[in-house]
Amino acid sequence: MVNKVKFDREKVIKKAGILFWQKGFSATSTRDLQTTVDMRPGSIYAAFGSKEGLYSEALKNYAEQLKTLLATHLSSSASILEGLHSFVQAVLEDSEPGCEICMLIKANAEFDYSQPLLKNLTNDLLQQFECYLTDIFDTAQKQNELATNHAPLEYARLFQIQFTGLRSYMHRSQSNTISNELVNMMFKLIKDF
Amino acid sequence: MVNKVKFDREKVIKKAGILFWQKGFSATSTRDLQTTVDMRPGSIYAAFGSKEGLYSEALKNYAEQLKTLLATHLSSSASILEGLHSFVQAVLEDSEPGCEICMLIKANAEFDYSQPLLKNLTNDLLQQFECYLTDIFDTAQKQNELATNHAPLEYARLFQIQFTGLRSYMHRSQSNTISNELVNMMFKLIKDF
DNA sequence: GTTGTTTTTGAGCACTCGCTCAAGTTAAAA
DNA sequence: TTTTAACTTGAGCGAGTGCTCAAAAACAAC
Repeated sequence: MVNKVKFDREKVIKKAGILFWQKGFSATSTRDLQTTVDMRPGSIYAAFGSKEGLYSEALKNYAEQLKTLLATHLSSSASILEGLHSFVQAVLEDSEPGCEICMLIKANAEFDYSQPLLKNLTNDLLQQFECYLTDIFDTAQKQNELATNHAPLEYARLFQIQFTGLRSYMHRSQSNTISNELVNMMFKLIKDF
Repeated sequence: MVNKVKFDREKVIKKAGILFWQKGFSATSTRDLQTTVDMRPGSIYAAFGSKEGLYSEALKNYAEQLKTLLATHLSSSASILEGLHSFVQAVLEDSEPGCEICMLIKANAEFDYSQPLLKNLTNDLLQQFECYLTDIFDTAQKQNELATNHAPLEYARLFQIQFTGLRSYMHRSQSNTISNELVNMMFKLIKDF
């Protein structure tokens, strides 16, 4: 190999991802991207093919990071429910301004079938996350942390609906007090489900 | 008055609203709008001032319609909780393709403070809806339909979070069976809250 | 050095964007 | 019928869009 790329691919994806997350796909211009990742159009298009391509990478990276974060909280907690709880709290507390709403949910809201590639990618990633959650609730039941009158998938759905609604709500009214109240409510609902 | 406008203002707002609802604000082009409302740019800009102006009208109209629908279901039901239940069911069943997610929630997700007018409008309308819901749960408590260990505002928040999350979830996996299950879950959660 | 291959650069293309405004059309009033 | 004021039309403006590609720069191998 004669020459190597100068930029750090992962850093570029992350920076672009935050911009896409804040502004959405269609409201983000390629010039916005050029300045935030400090690359000229030619390099971007050589590396990612298109705006859509870069967005895809960013969304996949986001989903991966979210899973990793959840895994970290699970492995450093005494119980699965505690792990989930601290994960939700962490996500809500650490969210940068304009990034309160899950990027996957924002993507799910933004794309219709006029953008099939991004629509399908979003669906796939959300489906994967649901499977991951289902597995988690399955083991929680097997460890007797959770009642078994509902299937793991139903718990996963409740979790997703609450998580989605909660983050959407906190995007509007940012307040740590309300946030903590609502997270506690969420886990009371899950335990009593 | 020498001459009158030829178009039906309300119909135009409604048609434009559906397009905005499906595609979002920034992904909707003025040319899309022109064809769906069958008006030439000059007339649109004379009547609404800007794309933002037309969107504002459409969003206000949407919020108004949602309130009206809820009021209708409340007044034709035996109890408040039944009214809320049939309202949620109706919204989920009657939603046109691409319109599963509440337009207000989509707007809340789309706008940041680089579009202060639309951001503030969205916040105001969501706040108004929350107040409306709070009043409803207040009377539900006074009519002994609901426990009083939580304030009406807390019930309103739970309702919003569930409603938001539920519609987001149904946008992804459209299935009447799952929808009914999740609505029943939602109202079980509210009753047992 | 010089060569050969890869990456980076940025001017700029073809197109679409939100929007304007002069000209044309309409219809109540005179 | 003519006047007059309001409404509608659509060509098209300037700015911004996603993206391309020839030229310049970078660097390992010789």
